[in-house]
Amino acid sequence: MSISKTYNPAEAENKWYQYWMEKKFFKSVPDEREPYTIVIPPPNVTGVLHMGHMLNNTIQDVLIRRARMQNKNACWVPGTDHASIATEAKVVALLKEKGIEKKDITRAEFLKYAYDWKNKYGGIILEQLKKLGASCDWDRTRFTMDEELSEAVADTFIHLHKKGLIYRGIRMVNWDPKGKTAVSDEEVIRKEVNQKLYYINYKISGEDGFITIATTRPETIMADSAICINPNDERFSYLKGKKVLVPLINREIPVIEDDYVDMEFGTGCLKVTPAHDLNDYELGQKHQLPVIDILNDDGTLNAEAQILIGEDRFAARKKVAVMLEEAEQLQKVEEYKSQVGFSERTDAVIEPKLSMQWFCKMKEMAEPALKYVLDGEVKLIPDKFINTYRHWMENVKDWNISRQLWWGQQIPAWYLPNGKYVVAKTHDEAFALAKELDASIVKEHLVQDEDVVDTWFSSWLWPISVFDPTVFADPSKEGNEDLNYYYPTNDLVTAPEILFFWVARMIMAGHEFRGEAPFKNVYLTGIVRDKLGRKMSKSLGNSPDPLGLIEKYGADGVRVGMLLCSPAGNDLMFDESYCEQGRNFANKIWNAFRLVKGWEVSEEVQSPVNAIAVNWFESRFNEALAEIENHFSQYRLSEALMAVYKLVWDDFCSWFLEMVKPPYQQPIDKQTLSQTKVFLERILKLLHPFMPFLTEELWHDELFESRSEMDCIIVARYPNSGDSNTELLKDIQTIKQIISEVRNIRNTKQLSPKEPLPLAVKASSAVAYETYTDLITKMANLNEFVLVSDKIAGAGTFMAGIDEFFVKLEDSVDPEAEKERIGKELEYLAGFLKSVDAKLSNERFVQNAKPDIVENEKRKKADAEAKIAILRENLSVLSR
RNA sequence: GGAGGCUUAGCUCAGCUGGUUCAGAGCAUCUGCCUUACAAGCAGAGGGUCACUGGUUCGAAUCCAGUAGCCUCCA
Repeated sequence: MSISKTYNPAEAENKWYQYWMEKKFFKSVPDEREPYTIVIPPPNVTGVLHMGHMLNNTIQDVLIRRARMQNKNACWVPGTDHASIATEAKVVALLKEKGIEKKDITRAEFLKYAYDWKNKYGGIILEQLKKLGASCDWDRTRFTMDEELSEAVADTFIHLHKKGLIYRGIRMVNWDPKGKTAVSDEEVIRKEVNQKLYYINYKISGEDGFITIATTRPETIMADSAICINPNDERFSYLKGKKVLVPLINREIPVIEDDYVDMEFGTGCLKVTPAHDLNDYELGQKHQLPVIDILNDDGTLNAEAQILIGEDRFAARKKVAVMLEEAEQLQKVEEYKSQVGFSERTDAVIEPKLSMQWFCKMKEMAEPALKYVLDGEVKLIPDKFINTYRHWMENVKDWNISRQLWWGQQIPAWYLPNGKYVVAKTHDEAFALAKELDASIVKEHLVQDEDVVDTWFSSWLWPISVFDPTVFADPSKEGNEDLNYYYPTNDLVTAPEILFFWVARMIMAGHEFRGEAPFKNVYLTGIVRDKLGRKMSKSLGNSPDPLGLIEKYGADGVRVGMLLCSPAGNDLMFDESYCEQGRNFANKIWNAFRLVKGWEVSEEVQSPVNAIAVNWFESRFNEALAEIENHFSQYRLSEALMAVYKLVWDDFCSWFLEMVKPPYQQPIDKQTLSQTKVFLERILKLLHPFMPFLTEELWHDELFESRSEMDCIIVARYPNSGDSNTELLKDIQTIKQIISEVRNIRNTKQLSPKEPLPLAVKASSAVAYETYTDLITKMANLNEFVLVSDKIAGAGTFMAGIDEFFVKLEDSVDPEAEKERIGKELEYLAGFLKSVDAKLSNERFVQNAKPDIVENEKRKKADAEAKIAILRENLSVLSR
C-alpha cells in the first residue's frame, strides 16, 4: 500500500523529467517511421512564461506525446526568437539605469550589452517549459539569431532582392518615437482615448474673414500644406481658389477641393498635413502639395516648425493651444473620443512618419499562400479563421521589413558614396559588386545599411531554418536529411493574433523556398482571459504565476486545468478552480491505484459478477476510445480530455472498481486482478498525453512487477480500439439505472446506505435479469432480488424501461405522496404521447419523414402507452 | 464606417447533414453520508421559452431574415 493518501507531484515531476532526458526519449533522428513534427512558436528569448505559453505548449505536448505513443517519429523543435524591439527596449532601459545613453556607444558595444543580457536571461522560458513537462527535442534548440539562422536571413534578403521582391522606398510608416524605429501595423495597438478637438481659425489671405477647422493635433498646423473643402459643400464655395494663413507662423497655404472631406465631421473644413497623417499624405500626393516634416525622430519639433523648436510634440500641443488662445484664433475646444495607436513594445503614441524603408512585396507571394488555405492543404482549426485569412491575403500590403534598431540581423545592403547600393552577404562580396558600378570605389567607403530586419523576417523561415538553414541561398537546392524528413511539419499551434504576420508569412516562405506549405494543420488557440473576461496582462496583475500554479496543483493538474477550459479558437476564461479540478483528478487516479494495490489475491475462479464487470468495461473502454479518437481527429482536445476524465472517474472508478471490489479484507480472484491491471495500464496510456508525470510514476509502480529500463509509458504503445458489445453496454445501462433508483429511494427515505433492501421486478422486457442478480444485489446493497409476476402493494416503485420494480419497505409508502408522484408522471406521459400522436396522425409527416424516423415514433408511442397502462393500474391499486 | 464571429443551466462550454444519444457535459449549488482507495471523497437531487421577433417546414436550439447586446479584425 502506498503510504501517501494523496499524490505528491513535485517529486514525481523532477524524477521523471530527468529520466526522460537521460534516456533520450525526446530525441528524434530521421528513421524509417512516419515523422510527426511540430516546431514551437518561438517565444521571446528574454521573456518569461505566461498563461498563453502554458496553454499553447500544453496543447503541443499533448499532440506530440500522443504521436510518440502511436509509434510515429515525434519531433518537437524548441527555440526562441530575438524579439528585436522588445529586447532592444529592455537593453536600452538597462543601460539608462547605468547612466549610458544608446547614442553614446557604438553598435558593437551595444550588441555586447545585448548579448550579455540575452545570455543572462535568455532561455529562462525554455527551462520553465520543462517544468510543464514539454517533451521537446532540446538538442535541436534554435535561436533566430544563431549564426546559421542569421545567414539564412541574409540569404533570403538577397534572394528576394534579386527577384525584385525587396525594394527600398519612402513610405508613411508607424514611427515609434521612443523606440526610434518603424513598427509594423501589427505592433500598433489602437486604443480609444479621450482627446480634445480644437477648433482653430485660419485667416483668409488678403481678407478680413477666417475659416475654422477642427483638429486633434494643433501642434501640427505648422506642417500644414493646404486647407481642403468638399467641392459640393456650398457653405464654403466662396473659398474656392483663395489662400489662407497658418496661424502663429502666417505661412500662406492654398484652399483645395476634394470630395474626400466629410462635410458632416467637425467644421467640414480639413487641414492637410502630408508629413504627419497617412490620409493627408495621399491627399497631398494627389494635389501635389509640399511635404513639411516638422518632427524629429524622437518626437520633438524641428526647425521646420519655426516655433517651439525642440519641444516634445505633446508639450507643443498644449503650448500651441495657449498661443492660439492668446492670438484669439482658438474658437473652442471639445471633448472627443478617438482611436490612437500605441507602440506595443514601448507604449509610445505612434507617429505617422515618412521615411526611407525596405519593403517586401507581398502580392505575388500572397497568392499561393492563400491558395494553400482555400484548397485545404493547410487546414485552419477552427475553420472560421479562413474568412479572415482570405480577407487579409486579398488586401495585403507590402511588408516594411526594416527596423531602425541594432538588435537583429543587419540589412545586407551596402551604400556607395554616390548613393547607389549593392546587396551582398559580406563586405568583400559587396565590394566586388560595387566595383562593377564604380570602378574607383574604395572598400572602406562602402558602408552597410545601419538598420536591421524585422524579427518576423527571421521567424517566417523557422519551419525550414530549424532543420536546414542553408537552403535559402538557393531554393532549388536539395535540403539536408532532416529537412527532407521532417518538412513539411504536421501541426502548428499558435494564437490567432499572429495568423497573418507569422503563419501567413511562413506559408509564403515555405512556398517560395520549398514549394510546399510548412505545415498541414494550424491549431489556433484562444486568448487566456481571467474569469471576468479581461485579457491577462502584467499591468492588470490578473495573471497567476504559471510556476506558482504548477507548485500548487502539480504540472499535470495545471495541464488538465488549462485544457478543461480551452475550446479550440475560442478565448478561455481561466480560473484557478480548473487547476484544482485537475489536481483532484490526479488524486482520484492515485487512489484508484491504491485500492487495487491493496488487494490480496485468491486462487478462486472468477465470479460471474466479476466476469460481467470485466466484459462490460472492456466494451465501455473501446466505445470511449473511439469517441476520444474522434475528438482528437477534430482537434477537440478539451472534449477528448473530458471523455477520458469520465471514462476514468465514472466508468472505471465509480462503476467497474465498485463492481469487482471484494468485501473488506477479502481477496480478489487472480483473473479479475490481472484484467484490472490491464485496464489500468490502458487507462494510464490514454491519460499520458494529458498527465505525463502521474502516469509515468504509476506505470513504474510495483503493482506491475518490474519494468525494464526503457519500458516507460512515454514510449508505450497507445491502445487501439477494439470491438464493443453493444447489447451488454445497453443492459448495463439499464442495470445502472436500477441501482441508482434503489439508492435514490434509500436516500429519500433517509435510510442508511448500509441497510440492505429487498427488490423485486415484474419484467416485460427481454432483459435477462437473472444474469445480473448478483451484480444488482452487490451494487444496490440488496438482501433479495426476485422476479415476480404480480405487483407488490405498498412498496416503493420505479420503472426502468417498461419493467416495474418494487422495493419493499418497513414503513409502507405514503399512498398520497405516491399517487401524486404517479399522477405527475402520467401527466408528462400524456403530453408526450399527444405530441407523438400528433406526428403520426399527420399524413404529411408519415409521407415526408424518413422511414426509420417514423418507425421510431411508433416505438415511442408503444412504449409510452405501455408505461401509461402500468401507471394507471398502480394508481387504481392505490386508490382502493 | 467596412468584415466576421458570438448569445444554450449560476459559471465554462458541447450540440456535425433540421426528427429519442434533443434540450446535454463539467464545475458550482442543495440533501444525506468521515461506508477502510480517495472529504482533493461517496450516494442522490434541483436547475434552461436554447438573446428577441418573424419566416421556411409535417417538424427549428439547429436553416433564412430582421432586432438587441457582446467580442475580434480592418479603416
